[in-house]
Amino acid sequence: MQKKVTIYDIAREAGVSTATVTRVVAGHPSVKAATREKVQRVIDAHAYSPSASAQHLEGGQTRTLAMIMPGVQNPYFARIYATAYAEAQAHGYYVWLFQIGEHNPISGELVDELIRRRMDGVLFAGGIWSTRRSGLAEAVARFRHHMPVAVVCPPSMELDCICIHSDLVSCSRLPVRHLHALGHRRIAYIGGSMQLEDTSRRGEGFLEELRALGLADDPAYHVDTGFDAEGGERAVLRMLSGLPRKRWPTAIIAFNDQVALGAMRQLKQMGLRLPEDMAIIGCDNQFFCPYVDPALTTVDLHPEEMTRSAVRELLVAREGGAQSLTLMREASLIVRESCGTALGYRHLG
Amino acid sequence: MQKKVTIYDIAREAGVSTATVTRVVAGHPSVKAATREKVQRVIDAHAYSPSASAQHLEGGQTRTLAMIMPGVQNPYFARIYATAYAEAQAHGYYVWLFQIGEHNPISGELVDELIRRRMDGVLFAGGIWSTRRSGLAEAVARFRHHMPVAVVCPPSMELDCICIHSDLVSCSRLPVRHLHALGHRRIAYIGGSMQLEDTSRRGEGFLEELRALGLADDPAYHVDTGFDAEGGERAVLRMLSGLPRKRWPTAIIAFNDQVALGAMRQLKQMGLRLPEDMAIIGCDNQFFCPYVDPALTTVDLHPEEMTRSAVRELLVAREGGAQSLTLMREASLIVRESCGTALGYRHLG
DNA sequence: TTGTACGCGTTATCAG
DNA sequence: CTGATAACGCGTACAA
Repeated sequence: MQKKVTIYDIAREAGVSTATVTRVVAGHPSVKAATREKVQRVIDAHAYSPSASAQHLEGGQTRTLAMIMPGVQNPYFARIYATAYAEAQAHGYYVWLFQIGEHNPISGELVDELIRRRMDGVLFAGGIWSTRRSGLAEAVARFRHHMPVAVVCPPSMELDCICIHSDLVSCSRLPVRHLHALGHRRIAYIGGSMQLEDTSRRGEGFLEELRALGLADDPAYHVDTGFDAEGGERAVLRMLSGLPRKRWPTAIIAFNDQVALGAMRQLKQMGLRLPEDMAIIGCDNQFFCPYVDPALTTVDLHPEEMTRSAVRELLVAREGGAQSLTLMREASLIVRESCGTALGYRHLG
Repeated sequence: MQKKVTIYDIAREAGVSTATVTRVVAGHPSVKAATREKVQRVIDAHAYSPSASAQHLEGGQTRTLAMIMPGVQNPYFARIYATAYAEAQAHGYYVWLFQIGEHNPISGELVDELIRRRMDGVLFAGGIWSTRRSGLAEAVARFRHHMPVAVVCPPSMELDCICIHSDLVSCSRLPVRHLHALGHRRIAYIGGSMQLEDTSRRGEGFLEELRALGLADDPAYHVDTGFDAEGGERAVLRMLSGLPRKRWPTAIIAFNDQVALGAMRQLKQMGLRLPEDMAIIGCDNQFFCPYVDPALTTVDLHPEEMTRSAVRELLVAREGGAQSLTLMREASLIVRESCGTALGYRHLG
């Protein structure tokens, strides 16, 4: 590691002014070939590279978008990040990712830091459980003073920024209707968090849909045990062990595919056959869905599309476009094998 | 979005000097309470926040580590990134992630950019297939001129930096020995890339281990079809359809867990029972391993530990510690159900 | 306790 | 074609 070499060092050693060094670095045409070559040689010899901080100070942009999300270990968010990264790059921007975990509030320190670092925009991504996390609205308000803000999440609370929502109505309706059409009448919903203080919108939508179809919304059919595979295992164990066999649901809708994965394992361990004894539907259309046994029917929220829209709107907003707007993307049902492949009515006990 | 407000604006409006504003922002004690309050009010009113670029210019560090990797969509790398992020944060640093895809060379532009942005260190993470990617050695050399570099990867080529390697001997030996002990004699290796121009070290280690045990290393037992689940499906299809049934292997070692996932699906689709008709071992101990059917036996390279070491060594190097060293972490076999649960010899056809 | 003045590394403007 | 020089926003000696 060398000591810092500045444009002055280069200029002095090459016997030119700093202005000429800048011209050479920038590839400005009005430099005599001989001078250019001489300067370039000194630059190469010292591996000189201008400082982005100094350049930025002088009036440039950072060409950087900040992305705030729970974490990239969740494959759903990994897809969102990767999409944002690619889309931003296509426009000449970088994305800087900040992970805040699933339950922490957005710290004021992080907000400070991103403002200090003069990000060109902020993109927040969250699931149902995190859009109401404490501090979001305040953080958006503070950011908005300095840069445009976009949010990719389910509709949950009013946010004065670019909002790209997934449509929770179709997200709830699609799997319930699918199961109903296949003849299921006792449908359970597991995973997520239905606690009173943070009632899950997706859970609500699910209940509404059940009622609309005249089905029972037995509280015993709702178990909220979180967002991962282990939570899925616990949910099935807790739900079925508390119910006489004849009251068992015939189908389960899981909060997401990881929860479904855990549920399937537990169901098999209890000797149930899938999908004959229990149908199951996940959410997010993760890469492993086609590869589990049986292949998992799931809901796709189209996070990639939503993310691309968010990045684009953010960049448009930078150039004076709308700072505040709302877009909503419908969900799709991806039918595989976990509810039975036959699309007809089945005979259920 | 307001116009940029600088320390001068605050100073003027508060009727003090810029030095006093700095003192207030920094929480310096020697400021009269009345003055502090007056200045703070103006700061709040304008949502003033000092520019990190200007601060950095004045002599500070960026407190930022760059991380370069194929991409976070691969859950193996997502774990590495999340670990680095947490470890860096614990030391007061941020990590900025740069994705370069699985097959692209490291572009000189990216190297330029990170040097320009004055990162405090660079952490490169890659798999076997990417450590020899064109440009790595050159990139390391260029970075090393300006900042310390650490690499988390399998041992592959000599790199003059902080190298945290996984031990490929144990990575190959563990699964082969395990299968051999269970009585398997025809063992296949699928996935990855064994092409001549980029011979996979893990593939080599596997072959060496076979020979050491006096087993056949039939070329028909090696199919390189990439790194994802779909590649695993193709590998099984191609391998088994080209072989008479009695020459089929009795066990498969997959390049990674995703490949194993695809292989399992294809095997089931062909009517084979797992693990009775075919044993299978993956690699990386991904979150889904316990949840597939049968639960997947796999190899853990301990990427979290390696990453933590890399971050720590990077920070030590910044303070004058060793710029170049090599550490190697042994792998572990995680036994689950995909090779049969009984740990005894089996009778194989 | 507060203010002045300079340096940090770069680019842009204007003059030559 | 090239060179001086003034910003850019901030921290920090040093002086008051």
